[in-house]
Amino acid sequence: MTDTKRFFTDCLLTWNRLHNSRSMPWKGEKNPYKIWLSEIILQQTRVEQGWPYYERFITNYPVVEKLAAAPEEEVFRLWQGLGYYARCKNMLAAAREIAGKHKGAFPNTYEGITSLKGVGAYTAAAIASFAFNLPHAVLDGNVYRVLARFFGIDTPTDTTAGKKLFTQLAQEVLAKDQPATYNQAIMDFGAVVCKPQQPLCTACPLASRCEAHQKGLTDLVPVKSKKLVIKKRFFHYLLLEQQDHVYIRKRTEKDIWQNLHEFILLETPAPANDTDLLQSPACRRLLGKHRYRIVGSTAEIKQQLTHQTIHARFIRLSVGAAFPAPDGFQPVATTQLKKYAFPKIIVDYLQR
DNA sequence: AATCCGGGGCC
DNA sequence: GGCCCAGGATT
Repeated sequence: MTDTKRFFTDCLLTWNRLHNSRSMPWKGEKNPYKIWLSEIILQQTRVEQGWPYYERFITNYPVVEKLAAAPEEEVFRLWQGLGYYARCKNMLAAAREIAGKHKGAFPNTYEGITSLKGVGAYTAAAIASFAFNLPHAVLDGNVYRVLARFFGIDTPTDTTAGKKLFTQLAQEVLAKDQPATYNQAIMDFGAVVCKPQQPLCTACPLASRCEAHQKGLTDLVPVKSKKLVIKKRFFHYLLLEQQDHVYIRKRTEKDIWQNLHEFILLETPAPANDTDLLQSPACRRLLGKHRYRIVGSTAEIKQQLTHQTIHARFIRLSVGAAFPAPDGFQPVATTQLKKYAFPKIIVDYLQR
């Protein structure tokens, strides 16, 4: 370990001891179930956004057996609005694995932990260090940033070479005699001092030997190689209403919002009005020769996702009792809709 | 190795 | 509008 690396580690530990006042419900927690749950919720999610979800999950499922025994629909409903819904599916699978195969005992080795669904290198290191004090360095967005700036590394973080380089460096500067404290410290430091924008360099104990600060490069590192391509999609949701019921289905195809529910979806390559839509072959096929009445329709509602912008409209159609259920759809009483998980754009619509 | 997967907050 | 967030799975 070089002098610079030792300085880096010691500084972070000292900063943590003297100046870190960040508090979170799972901090200092030793229960691996609670640590695991918080880490799954926090993947690509801000602490402030994930916090209330964590509280709700722990209240509803205080032990892993409760989560494992919960109906999938109920768990998805609790997850609703948090995004990246594969996390929810994987979380439930892992809970059932732990409760069943491991009889409720959380795996206590890095290999055992990382074999759980939805648990990758970061989450495994977090659980291993926080719950079992094993010497594995976490590598998340905070750590990438702190390392890239202090050591002046411009290798893109989203490449194989970058991941390898940062993983090695992170493990090297880990305080192996106190991995839990150190891992917590570097992430808190990245969130509080070495922030993405407007880092607090004037109050930073590392600044005197920080490469990026010395060279005025804090805004240029860490480097990412690729830029996002965002495409537009135009969704038209038909609320087919039959008395006090409406038709919904679960999304199962390989696309966004898998395992969430939705109304009848007509997607067009460009914006379309009610008339165009209702005359379209897909819609004529759906409605057949049955009578319907347009109850109302909304203007476009926008939802920004990472890779897509969704432009959605909602059109209410009233049909008679003889109308047959569309393929794959089930009628649900409108009072029962709150039992199903929907994408945010639908939740927003329903709340009006 | 590249791409996909949500929603929210900040500038 | 662009970037980032206690990343991971899939192709």
